[in-house]
Amino acid sequence: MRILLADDDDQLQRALRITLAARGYEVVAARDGAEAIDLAANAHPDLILLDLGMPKVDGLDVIRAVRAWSKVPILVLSGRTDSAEKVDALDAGADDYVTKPFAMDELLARIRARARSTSGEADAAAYAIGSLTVDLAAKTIRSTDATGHATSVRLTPTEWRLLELFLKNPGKLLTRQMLLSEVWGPFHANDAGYLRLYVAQLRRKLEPTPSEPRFFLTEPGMGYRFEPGAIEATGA
Amino acid sequence: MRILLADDDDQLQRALRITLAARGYEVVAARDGAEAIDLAANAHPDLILLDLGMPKVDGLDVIRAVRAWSKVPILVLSGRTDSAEKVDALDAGADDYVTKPFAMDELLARIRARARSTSGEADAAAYAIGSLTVDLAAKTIRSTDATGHATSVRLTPTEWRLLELFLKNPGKLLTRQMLLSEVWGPFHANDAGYLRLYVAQLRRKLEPTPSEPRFFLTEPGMGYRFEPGAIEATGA
DNA sequence: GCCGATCCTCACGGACCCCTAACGCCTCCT
DNA sequence: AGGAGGCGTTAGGGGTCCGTGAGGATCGGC
Repeated sequence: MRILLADDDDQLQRALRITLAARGYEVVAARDGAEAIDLAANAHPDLILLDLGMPKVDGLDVIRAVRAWSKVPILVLSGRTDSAEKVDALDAGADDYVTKPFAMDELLARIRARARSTSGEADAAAYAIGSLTVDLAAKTIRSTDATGHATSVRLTPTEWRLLELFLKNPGKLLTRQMLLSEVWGPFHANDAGYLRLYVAQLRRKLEPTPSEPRFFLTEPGMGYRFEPGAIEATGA
Repeated sequence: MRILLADDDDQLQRALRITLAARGYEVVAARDGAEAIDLAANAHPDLILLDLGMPKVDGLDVIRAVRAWSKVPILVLSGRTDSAEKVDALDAGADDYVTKPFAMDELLARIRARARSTSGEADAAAYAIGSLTVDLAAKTIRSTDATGHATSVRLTPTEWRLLELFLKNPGKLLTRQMLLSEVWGPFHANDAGYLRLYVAQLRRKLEPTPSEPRFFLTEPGMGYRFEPGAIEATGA
């Protein structure tokens, strides 16, 4: 669980960083709006804690910029208490709004509530790719072949992000745009070369016969598709 | 958008009901915890506005009961401002917590935020062409024949664009001009040859008997028509 | 400061999709 | 009945996209 902490108040940022780290969260810090947008795109946070009163880019614009490509939960912190600002932030795409000063345990509870709503995909589920068993939470892949010989497959972080998208959308077509935005950030939506490379890596590591993919299928001109079961293709 | 309003305060309930109805929400009201649980199960609300201080069943138990089977957003209203109660409600499964008295426009904004987070799901509109099932979002066409053997049909990007137009205009006549400009752009409105080719492709891949089209019908001199159901031709 | 792993760049061969062209059949008009 | 136009079908070429390999750049750990 990675949290992007965007706040220009040194004291508050240090306090939050310590508290969040103690709860097991990984914290990435930004000091202004531009940095917040950049890190939201490249650091892959699972939640964003955003102070509205930061320099360089207005807080509302940060929300709108992030919402243009991502659905990551955004929790706004602000010293302003007037409801007009709350309404603007929420309607721009924020998911929650907490006014300073706030009780730390309430903030943590609201973070848990937001985290709960996104991880609802039953993460304990084990996915199967042929004879391989994938555990997304533990980041492990084990093989249970006939010999009882247990072998494990190692994936790099980028490969995991890509595989996660495939596993969570079984049978669905994933366009190049969607895959590139999710894995490499919205500013690399045209670098199709990345995809070719990493899909090839996944196939080499996970497909029984990498040259004849059974699970990671190419849809020419559109994108890729993860096909968990065996389905015969008809129609020529 | 249906909202379950669970509050035992007559005055507040009336005010909220009027305000919500004016915004286009459908309101279902409950006066105590037991009724709230019952309506949450049977009225299928899209969001629950829950007052914690209701008789019969404790508010926290209402949250836990609903969360036992449903992920519907729960927005808690409460007069208590101590953070311990907020933490308990949020950790029990509530998605947001507003303390009374509150600004009405803020509450409405928070309702919109919660509604936004759930609206994206379950839009897998499935179309049927004979024994085939088409999912436009996932770009899949599946058929389960009598043997239970699952087969899939693959379409090219251009074929998908054309099929999408047909499916979204069932029974309606689509002129060549309209089809050509939608699929190939307004500069190819005269290249009728494209259409002949790709309609033939769709028929070959989707029609049970391509030489005798049942779904993709030709309207001579005008264009094509997609007929979803089995229609008996009457009249001379 | 060295080393390994990971990520990205670049180029080439091949597959697939889209479009062009031509031919046979049908319907409608004259 | 003859001719014309529209529609369906087939085959083939050009161009774009995809797969693959090697090599350099960058980051973190020891």
